[in-house]
Amino acid sequence: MSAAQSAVETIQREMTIFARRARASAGRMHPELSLVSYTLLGHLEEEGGCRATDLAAHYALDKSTVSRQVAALERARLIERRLDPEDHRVQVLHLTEAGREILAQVTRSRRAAFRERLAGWPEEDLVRFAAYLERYNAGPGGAGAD
Amino acid sequence: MSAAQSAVETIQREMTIFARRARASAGRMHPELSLVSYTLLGHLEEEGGCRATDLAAHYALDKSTVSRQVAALERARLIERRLDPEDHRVQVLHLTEAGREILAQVTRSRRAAFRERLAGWPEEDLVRFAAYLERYNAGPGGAGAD
DNA sequence: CGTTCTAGTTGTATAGTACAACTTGATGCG
DNA sequence: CGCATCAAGTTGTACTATACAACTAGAACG
Repeated sequence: MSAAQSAVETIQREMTIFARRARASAGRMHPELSLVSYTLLGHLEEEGGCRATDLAAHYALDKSTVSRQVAALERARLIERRLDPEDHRVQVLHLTEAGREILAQVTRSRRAAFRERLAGWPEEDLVRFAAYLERYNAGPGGAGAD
Repeated sequence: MSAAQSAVETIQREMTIFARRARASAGRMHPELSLVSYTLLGHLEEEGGCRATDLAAHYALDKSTVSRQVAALERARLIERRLDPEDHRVQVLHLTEAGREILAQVTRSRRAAFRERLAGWPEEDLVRFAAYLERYNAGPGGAGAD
């Protein structure tokens, strides 16, 4: 087998290991925010508010799933809904102050975990690894993580 | 922010994106084998048979979870249980011929997906990316993917 | 108008998971 | 030996995330 083929196999194996571990540990590290909730909140922060339908499309989730996640986040007072005055079918979702705080806190703790895991890596390797990951995720067929 | 810090943030973000996508697409691409089942079967193949308790410990799953997964895999005739003659509490799990085939088939299809995604990468980059991933996963605190 | 489209909710079902209680077999101690 | 304790697995129960289908409410367009 060529070096390229064997590298692809390693990438497959290691990405699978990572995905499995992430799945296993996601809920336990941040009980206040599941991986999906974290992602949705992060998206709201980036976008400065968006519709549930946008979240569903962007993350390839069913609108009913998003609806329930959003309902939970609203119950927890992390987001609020504002009726779009232009179109009364639409509810624009916004982070609350509490939501922003929780998001920042979870982001900090995740960042710390990654930093610790990457401690001791030479800067040059960090930069290259980051570039490879971006390239991988941006690759053709946007959704295919598997 | 230093280049190193910004690289760590990128790694965090891209790994999170990957984990979310993997989670979303895992079940859909291989209806015959969930990501966990695939992993368990793969472990059985590597080890050439092991106990349910070993699987639970290795993948940080509850023994009841493994018990049900194993039951499903046995119902599907992908694995079989053999009572350990030394200790009648223990059931040693083995792949069946069908299990080996399904595993090989899913592995092939996953490999094809990765190969397609990585098509066009220079061999040198594949090799380096693979090395970074191995280093990341092998890193301190074995479980922390998050 | 009414038909059709869109945003979102709710009913229902499934998978994966954990925890606790239990069963069965092994081990060890007095 | 015989009883207490430990270990492997199973089963009961509950919860979360998810999808699909049916529905409601509002908008758009002829």
